[in-house]
Amino acid sequence: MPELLEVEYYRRLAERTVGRRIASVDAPDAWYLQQGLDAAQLEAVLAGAVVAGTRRRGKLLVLDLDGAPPLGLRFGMTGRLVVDGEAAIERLEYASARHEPGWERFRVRFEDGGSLVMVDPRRLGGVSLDPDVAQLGPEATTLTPSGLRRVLERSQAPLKARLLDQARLAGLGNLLADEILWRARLAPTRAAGGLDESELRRLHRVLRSTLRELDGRGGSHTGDLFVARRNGGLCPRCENGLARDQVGGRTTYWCPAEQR
DNA sequence: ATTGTGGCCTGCCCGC
DNA sequence: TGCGGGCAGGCCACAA
Repeated sequence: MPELLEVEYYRRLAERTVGRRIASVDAPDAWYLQQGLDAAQLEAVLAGAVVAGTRRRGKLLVLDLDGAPPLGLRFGMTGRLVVDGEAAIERLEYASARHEPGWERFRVRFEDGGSLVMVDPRRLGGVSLDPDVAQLGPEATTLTPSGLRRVLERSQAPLKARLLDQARLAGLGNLLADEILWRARLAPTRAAGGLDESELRRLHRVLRSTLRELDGRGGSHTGDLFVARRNGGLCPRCENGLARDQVGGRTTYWCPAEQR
C-alpha cells in the first residue's frame, strides 16, 4: 500500500507535470472528492492553471498550481498514480495489478494532450483543494531525535499506534512501522512514553536508516520482515515464531523473543 | 485532551 | 470447480 516511500515515487513521477497547463478535469466519482467538492467546481477552479511544483508530506501528495489553490492527492491503500500512461509503481501489495478503466477515480488532462490519473480500486483515496498540511505531524524521513521524543513522550498509547498517528508523525504505514520496530528490537505494545534514552536513540537511528534503505530497494514491502508476515511466519533473525496481534487497530507481526 | 473501536471501500485469497 | 466469508489498512467519525 502507498506509505511515504510509494508516495515519494508518485511525487517524482508527478514532477513531469510541472510547467504544464490544465485543460480539463474528469472526476467521475463524487465520493472521491473531499470537502464537498463536485466535478464541475473542481473543473472551474483547475482549468487553465499551470503546475508550479510538487511536494509531499507523509502520505499526502500536493501539486502547487499557478492560478489555482494547491491540489491534494491521497492514495489510501490501493491508489496508484499514472502520468502520461506511465505508472509510478507497477504493482501494489494488497491491490490488484490490473488497470480497469472503471478504477480511474480522477484525471487531470493537460493542454498538451497528456494526463495525470489516480487509479484506485477500493476508493479509499481522495482529492482535495488547499489541503491542510499543518494537521500532519513532522515528516518521518527528516525526523530528528528530539522530534521523535516529542512524538512519543508522555503517551500511554502503544508505541506502534503512536508511530502510525499521522497527526504526530507523517508517513509511516503498517508495513514500515512493523519493519522499523522489528529492526529496533522494540515491542509494538510498549507504552510510547516509556522508552529510555538509549531506546529512543536506537529507534531514531533505525527509523531513518530503514526509510533510506527501503527507498533504495523499492518500497515499503521490501523490508526484511515482510516475507515472514503470514501465519506460521518465523523471525528472519532468530527463527522463533512471530506473533500476530492487533496493535493500534492494525495487524501486527513481531518477534516476542527479540522485541522488548 | 487521549485512546480505542468500528465502518468505509472492494478485489482477492483461502477453504469448503 | 465454483462459491462465499474473511482479509487487507488508510482514514475518519464517534465514544468513553
